[in-house]
Order: sequence, then structure tokens, then C-alpha cells
Amino acid sequence: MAIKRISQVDRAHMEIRSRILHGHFAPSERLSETALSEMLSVSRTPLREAMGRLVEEGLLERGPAGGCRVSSYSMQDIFDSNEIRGMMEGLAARLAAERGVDKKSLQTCRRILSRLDDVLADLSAIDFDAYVHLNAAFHGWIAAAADSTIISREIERVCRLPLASPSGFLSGQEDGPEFRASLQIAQSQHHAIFDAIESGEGTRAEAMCREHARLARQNLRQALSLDQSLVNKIPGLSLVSSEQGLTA
Amino acid sequence: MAIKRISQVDRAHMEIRSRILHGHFAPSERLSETALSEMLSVSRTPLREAMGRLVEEGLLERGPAGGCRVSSYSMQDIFDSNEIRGMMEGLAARLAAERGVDKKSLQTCRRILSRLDDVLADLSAIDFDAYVHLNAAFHGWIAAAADSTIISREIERVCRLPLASPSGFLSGQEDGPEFRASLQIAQSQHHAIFDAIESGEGTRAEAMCREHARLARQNLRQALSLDQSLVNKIPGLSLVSSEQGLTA
DNA sequence: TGACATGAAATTGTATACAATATACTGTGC
DNA sequence: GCACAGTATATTGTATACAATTTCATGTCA
Repeated sequence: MAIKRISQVDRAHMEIRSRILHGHFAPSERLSETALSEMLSVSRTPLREAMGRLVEEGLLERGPAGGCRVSSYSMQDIFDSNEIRGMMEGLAARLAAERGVDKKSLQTCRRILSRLDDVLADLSAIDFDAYVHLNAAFHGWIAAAADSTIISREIERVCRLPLASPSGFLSGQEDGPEFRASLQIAQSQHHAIFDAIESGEGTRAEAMCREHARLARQNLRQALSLDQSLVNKIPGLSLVSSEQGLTA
Repeated sequence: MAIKRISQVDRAHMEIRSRILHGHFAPSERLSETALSEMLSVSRTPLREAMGRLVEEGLLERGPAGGCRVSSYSMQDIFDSNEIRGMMEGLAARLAAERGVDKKSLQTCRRILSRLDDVLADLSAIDFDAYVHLNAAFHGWIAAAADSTIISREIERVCRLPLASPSGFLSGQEDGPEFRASLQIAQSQHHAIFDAIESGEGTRAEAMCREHARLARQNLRQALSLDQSLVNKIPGLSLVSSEQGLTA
């Protein structure tokens, strides 16, 4: 019944997106429409629409003479993207606190947090997929908590920026004791954010969201300093033009 | 030399955008591709790309069974859009203050502010076009001051949301002593923002940007309470589904 | 040898034709 | 008279064909 016939546009969009993020195309590489078209077995019409969406997302850039190149990002860009996400989630959290959230929604979030507590109960045996899933659910809840179509849509947009998603840095670094410990810090921040929203403490909710986004940055920096090969494991990191991987 | 051959896509995009913002299409009205196609004398291929961009901008919405409707906004949405802009400009201003801005750029901004001072020197004889132009220049300067591609691009995006642009509310309300007075308040905020950035006071710069965006909201509310016919004068306001025009 | 012009190939922008799906209408049966 | 089904129509999704650029290579002239 709920069979959503997947359109060629969506297929091409996701496929190209995935290939870019996984480094199958190098930054600044020019993508030929005809080549992509036969590579994906799609005609150029839906392909061009898919590419248009990728341009909007910032993964592709239109050249002055037409045509598209793969975007190149600096480490600074990655950090800025995260900063934007932190700001936007902070806005949503503050407005949620100021405007109030209904009991049912609060209960939903409590359940998410409780399940996250369970997942993190034993640091030596974390169900990583479950964590990513629940973490995404919590951040989705924040985006929706302000009850504003515009804000949730813009947050969704921001999260599509390379490496700005709440779970963006998580793939591939399951191991490492510092990382596991940081998950607990993150969870304590989750609780603080929820508590602030529930208590109507808008300023605190906003500040905690920003700090929470900073944790992602810190994780990335630390992970890279330990293991440069993560570039090939974390989707999107291949887009980063390697100036200095660690500074800033 | 710099003749940028305007593409059919851009032409259709701007034309439809203008018609939507000026209320030639009603909110929730479904736009037929073939109808638009012959209305604009463009084939469906570039037309569809133009419509795709409008969907990204939030002016159109895709229906579940394909096709596009004109988006409908609530007064709350307008306020939220402005809040987002204030946040984003605040982020840019804070980062500019924290990271520092070079002397040449500061000088550019001083000149803009000085010319704004001149325009506002005699409140009874304001060159309104000049004000809009210079106001846009100042806000553009803020967006660029953080020296971040991502941030300036996202600010540009946010400003394309209906009525989120810094000059969004200005058209059509040239008259009114309260409004003219508010321009002076706005200018004093401009100076404060610049001073904060120049002095490296990031928190102050951010807070002032947010408050500055609030002034736009206040202006809109006051203007509407005085003269409901503004709905037809301010581009984009026709998209607002009239629940309560003044509350929230 | 290098710079420039010329032409060929490739690539993008646009139009149209076709296919698949959703919508609206009309007629029939109850 | 109303509900439902079947068909007709309209609309969107996709493919292909064509036109207009741009890009690259080759050759000529200084």
C-alpha cells in the first residue's frame, strides 16, 4: 500500500550523493552528464534534476560555463557547518523551551533518552547501530520540538551539509576508549538539553545545544589525530581539501 | 564582455518567483506545468528545473502525487524565518569578531555606515532607494565578514525565504513617522554591531544582530496594525494565510 | 618556437515526443 | 438518488533529438 515508487530522479540523486560522499569522485572533478547518464542508466533529464538538487545541497558547484564540479571543502568549512547546526538546534531548543512542549512529546523524548541510557549502560558492549539510530531520533525530536515547519525544514537542510549531521562523524570510529567516553558526555548533554526545555530554560537549552555540537567537532579532531586513515571511513571526509587536518 | 546570457531556467525562475511573491498565484494553488510553460513561452524542461529551485526555496511544495502547489505561510512562519536570519547573521558577526576582520574590510563597512548616516540625516527627506541599497550592503558585509563560504551561502539562502530578507518589509511603507524613527534605531544598531565586531566583542555582536532582526518583526507588526492594505504592497505577504495578522 | 586562429569534437541547454500515472467524468446497477 | 466502476482526459515523469556553446587540438604564420 505504502509502496512509494522510487523515481529516477531520487535514485540518481541518492546514488551520486553516495558516490561523492564515499570519495568515488575527487573534489573539483568535473562530472559529465552523458558519462553519469550511462553510468547510472538514466536519461539526462532526471539526471540533471538530481544534479540540480546536489548543487542546492552544496555537494556540487556549477561552473561559469555550465557543467558541474564536485565541491571542495576545507576543515574550516566542516567546522562552520557544525557550528551552524549547533546554532539551529539551539534555536529550536530555545523556542521549544520558551513556547512550551506538550506532555505527549516530552514523554516521547524521555523514552528515547531512556533507551540511549540503556545502550550506553555497558561501555564495553555498545550496540552501535542502535546508538546512531536513537541519537538521530533525539536530534530529530529537537528539530521538531519548536513546532515550526520552517525551522525543522532548515535544520534538515543543514544536516545534509557534508559532515554536519549529528551522526556524521560516527561511522568508522566505533573503537577507541576516548570515543566511547565521549558518548557518555554527549548523553549527559542530551539530558541537560531535555531538562532545560522541559523547565522552560531557553537560554540554557540553546547553550547546551551549541556545546553539544562542539563535541562533534572535538571528536573529529581527536579521531583524525589518532588515525588519519579515517578519511576513507567517514563519508564526506574525502571532500576535504587537505590543508592541515588538525588545526583550526 | 561580461554579457551573461540569461538562461531560460533563470528567466522562468525569476518570473515565477516574482508572480508568486506579488500574489498572482494564490497559496495552495496548484501550478500546472503545461499552463505555466505556455504562459512563459518556455518548454517544460527548463520550467521544471526552475520549479525545482522554487521548491528548494520553499515557495513551492511538491504534492504527494507529483505536481506543485504554492506554499502557504503562517505569520508564525514569517517570524521564525526572521529569527533564523537573526541567528545566522549573529553567528557571522560573532565569528567575525572572534576571528578578526582585516582593516580594509572594516574600512569598507565604515563607508557604508557613513553613507547610511547621511541618508538618515534628514528624516523628512529620506532617499528610500538609497537606504534599501545601503542596508542590503551592510547586511551583505556581515554575511561576508566571517570569511566563511558556507556561512555566507547559508545566509543568502535564508534571505530568500519569504519576508526574511533584511529589506523584506521595507517596500510600501515609506511613510509613517514611527517607521522613519525605527530606521534611526536600526542605524544605531548597525553602528553597535560594527563596533562590537571591530572590538572583538563576539557575544555583543551576536546579541545585537538578533535584536536587530527583531526590529524587522516589530516593524511588520506595527505596520500591519496601522494599515492592513500593506498585504498587497509588501511582496510575499500575500502568501500568508490570514489567521490572525497581528498576534504571536 | 610560440601565439593565435580555425575547425572538429564534446558537452551542455532546450525542445519535443512518448509513457506512466493520477484525476475527472459519465454511465450503469442497486 | 447514490455509489461504484470503467473509461477518457489531463498531467506529470522520462527519454531522445536537436541547437548552441564551449573546449580541445591542430595547423599556420610571425
